[in-house]
Amino acid sequence: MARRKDHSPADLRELIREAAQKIIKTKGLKSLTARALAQEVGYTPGTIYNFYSDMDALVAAVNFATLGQLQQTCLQKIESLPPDFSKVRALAYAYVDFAHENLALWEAIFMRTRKAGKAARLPTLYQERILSLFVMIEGILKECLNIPAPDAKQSARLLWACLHGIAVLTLDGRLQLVGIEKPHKIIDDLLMKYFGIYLKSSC
Amino acid sequence: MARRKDHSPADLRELIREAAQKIIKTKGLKSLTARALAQEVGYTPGTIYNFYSDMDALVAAVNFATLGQLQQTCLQKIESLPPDFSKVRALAYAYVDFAHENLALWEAIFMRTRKAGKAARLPTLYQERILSLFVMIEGILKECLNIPAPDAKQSARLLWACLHGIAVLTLDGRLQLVGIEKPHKIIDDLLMKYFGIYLKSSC
DNA sequence: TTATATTATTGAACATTGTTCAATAATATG
DNA sequence: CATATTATTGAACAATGTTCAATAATATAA
Repeated sequence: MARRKDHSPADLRELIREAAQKIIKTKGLKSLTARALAQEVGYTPGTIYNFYSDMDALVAAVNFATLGQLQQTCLQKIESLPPDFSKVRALAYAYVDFAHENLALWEAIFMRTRKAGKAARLPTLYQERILSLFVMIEGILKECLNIPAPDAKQSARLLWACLHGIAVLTLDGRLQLVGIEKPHKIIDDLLMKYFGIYLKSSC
Repeated sequence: MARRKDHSPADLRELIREAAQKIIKTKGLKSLTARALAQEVGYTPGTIYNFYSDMDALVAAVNFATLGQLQQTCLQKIESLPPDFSKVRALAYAYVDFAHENLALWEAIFMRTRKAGKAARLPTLYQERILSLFVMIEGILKECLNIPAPDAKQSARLLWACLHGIAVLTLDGRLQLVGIEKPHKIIDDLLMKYFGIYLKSSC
């Protein structure tokens, strides 16, 4: 097998994805161009298309990685906490904090870039990773609250949706002007009212 | 004043914005190109730049109009309702329904398109329109619930954030797979738990 | 009416983008 | 050493946003 640089195909594929992620994180999704990316990894635009069918596929790969990092970060921040309400709160904080610290990457996940015609089927692995995120949240809820199993599933999704909305309104420059409180305070309000009825007696 | 077609400058400016809105709504933001838009209004690309400094400014104008339509639609759907919990619920439904029926337009509002360097200060009018939306929600909450004024302000923003998050998760094709309930059902759950303590005795 | 000034509109031009693909250079294999 | 294999290139194309001197249509004045 021929190589100019010493990278196995798998390594180079990873290298390209990492470089793309770095560009998005530091300069925004709009700055991720085939040529800029090629320069960053020390190859030429054509090479990228040997590993990703088009730029959308590359962004999808970045998003997949970002989702994994999000879940890792969340798990790490709550693993040592006692199984009560504070752990749920820490999880919520972790999500919004991640969005804040990785703004452009997080936005890329929810950015719909495809043209009208193009289908947007998600690969199975991607679906599974999202599902895994919800399963994690569901698990935390069941572990930390007096919540029936069916409620936990529904609440996990609702909680994530609300956190997402809060992140958008508090982080997006366009809406920060609406006089919203700091994210953590608003999250406290939501959690106390929404999960109040499930609080364990120990709290 | 010379004109080829019989449109006053103000009319033409409006015409361009409407055509842009139509393109976004029917074919998506990615399909809004200077040339396609020019063709739609029967002019040439150059003309557009006599009315909008660049395509981003045009999209901002479209978003401004969309926000106005959103508020109008919401007001219309709740004006004849009695001032109780059902009115709050109708307002919530109206928001998510609007997002559903005007998906691409609604997404354009929250799409961050500016490049890294470009500043993104919002025009005062735009800010006021967003503020007006929150004032409306706040008013409905105070009118329909037993809620203290400070709580109403905070809750109006939180409610909108949560609704936004729910809309994203239920409408975006990428996440529909997460097994979430129909939006209206999930909204009921949120409202009942979050606003339960504020319910008027009549309910 | 005719001539001049004004201005709305054009369309060609440029830089930048995604994407393709025959040509090429580097390595592996016989 | 010769040949096959394949990773990599870089030139090319179409489409995009954007600019701006040239132009055509109208208003104004003589």
